[in-house]
Amino acid sequence: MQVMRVYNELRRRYGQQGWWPLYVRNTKDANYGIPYKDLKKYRTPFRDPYFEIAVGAILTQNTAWKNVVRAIETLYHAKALTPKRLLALHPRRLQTLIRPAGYFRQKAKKLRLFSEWLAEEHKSDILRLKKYKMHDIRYQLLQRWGIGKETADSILLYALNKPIFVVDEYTRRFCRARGKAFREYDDYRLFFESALPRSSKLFQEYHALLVACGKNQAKISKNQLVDIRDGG
DNA sequence: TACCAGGTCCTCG
DNA sequence: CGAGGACATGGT
Repeated sequence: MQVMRVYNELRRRYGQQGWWPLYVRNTKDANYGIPYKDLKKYRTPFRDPYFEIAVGAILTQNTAWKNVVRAIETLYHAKALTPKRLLALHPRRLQTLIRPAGYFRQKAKKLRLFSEWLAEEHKSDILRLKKYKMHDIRYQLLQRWGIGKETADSILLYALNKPIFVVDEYTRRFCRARGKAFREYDDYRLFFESALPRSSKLFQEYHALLVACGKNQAKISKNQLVDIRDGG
């Protein structure tokens, strides 16, 4: 599997993805295509776009993104998209706000623990993490309850702009379908990282394209089932 | 109506 | 270790 060539095909087929999608008021869907260095324009006392990305990464665990957008929207209107503001919410209130994203008790706890950690260890500013080496940050993130490898790597790649390749279920399926199966998460990750130039922009776009492709494949196979049933 | 969605943690053998 | 289950909502 020629990893860079596959990228070019995906890019041609699905177009620019522009992850990570931020929530933007007055739009029904999340907004895509904001360059990383422009994220700071979206900072307000009630909203930290970098923190918002981490929140989205936690909320989207085994959950359709559409449901996550609803939850982030309510957090946005509650002016709770910073660690301090989120911690100011009563835990039950937080549960209510993120309910549409599913697993709302678990995820409310995850968000609180993560925010408490930022508050206590990093002055409530997720960007303070950047002064550490990438793999030291990764190790620290993985110590948080509720943050596993995919979530940690999503935070590193999209909130902190660090060149680490995010592996999800779509990525595994994509590889398996092409005869590239591994056992460990990190084996998939290293497979991509070692085959590509070490660029966060490239990794961001590649992962987004794999998700776009995976969703599209799921749609296709569903339609085929319908066709078979209708035809037979 | 089941099954799925950009996982993670816990328990048990 | 590794399999199996719990966690929860909304779309199809």
